[in-house]
Amino acid sequence: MNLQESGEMYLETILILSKKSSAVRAIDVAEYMGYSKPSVSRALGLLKNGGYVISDDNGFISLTPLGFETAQKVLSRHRIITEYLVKLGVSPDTASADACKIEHVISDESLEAIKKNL
Amino acid sequence: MNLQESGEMYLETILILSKKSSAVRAIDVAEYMGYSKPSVSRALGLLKNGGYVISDDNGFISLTPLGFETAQKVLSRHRIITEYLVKLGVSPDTASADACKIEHVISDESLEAIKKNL
DNA sequence: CAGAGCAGTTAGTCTATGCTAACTTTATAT
DNA sequence: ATATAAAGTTAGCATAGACTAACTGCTCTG
Repeated sequence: MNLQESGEMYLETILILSKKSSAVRAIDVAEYMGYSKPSVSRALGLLKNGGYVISDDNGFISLTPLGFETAQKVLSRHRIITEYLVKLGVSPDTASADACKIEHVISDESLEAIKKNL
Repeated sequence: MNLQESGEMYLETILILSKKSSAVRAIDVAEYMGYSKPSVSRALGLLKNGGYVISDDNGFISLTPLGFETAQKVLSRHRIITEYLVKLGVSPDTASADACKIEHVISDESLEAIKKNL
């Protein structure tokens, strides 16, 4: 399974929600992302298939080690890019919104360069 | 017509090719972008529809004022982002490749901030 | 002037990813 | 305990944007 940009967004969201509450459900993901339940259901199915996510008998979702690692990487990118843009004078909201897009497409090399200049 | 990321890429390519040779054909765009002829044909059809591109009797493509303005804007973003990443220590190839993605998703606000810090 | 080859188009396929409608299953509350 | 509400799934649709196969049509060469 090849993780797409949308897959990364789902993992990142699950990680964020996991930090807020111990039990994350599909509906929480749907509400947080502003997507419909079926969209989330399908996406989670793919992520389970790919070994990124597991769910227990109560329907609670959690990240596998692979999913966790991936989500952490994406979230870390998000933070670095946001912080950097803010340092350049961009408003936090815009910076975060832009980081949300850039985090999926930027190379490791460029990210490292940004990190060094932070 | 809403211009998507792919539409911007086509316009940017046409602009780049226009600077190299006076007569740009669909096949040139296809070769430059590594896409098939039908893909380009279809995309150009949409861009013609949207008033971004026109073609003459010989099949030569050119940008309308709207298309030109859009392409220039995208290309300018590309250059600013590339230059900035290079300044941060990223290799020119990686910088250009990353800029190619970022140019379509970054906000005007962030771009201005980058420009100021160049 | 006929056939070869190149350019462009048409038709139809595929993948990713969103949606709604409608169903099932689970949980809650009277 | 049963009715209702909430959560999750299934089925099917839409859009964007790539693809191949196959057709058309022009140009150029022998």
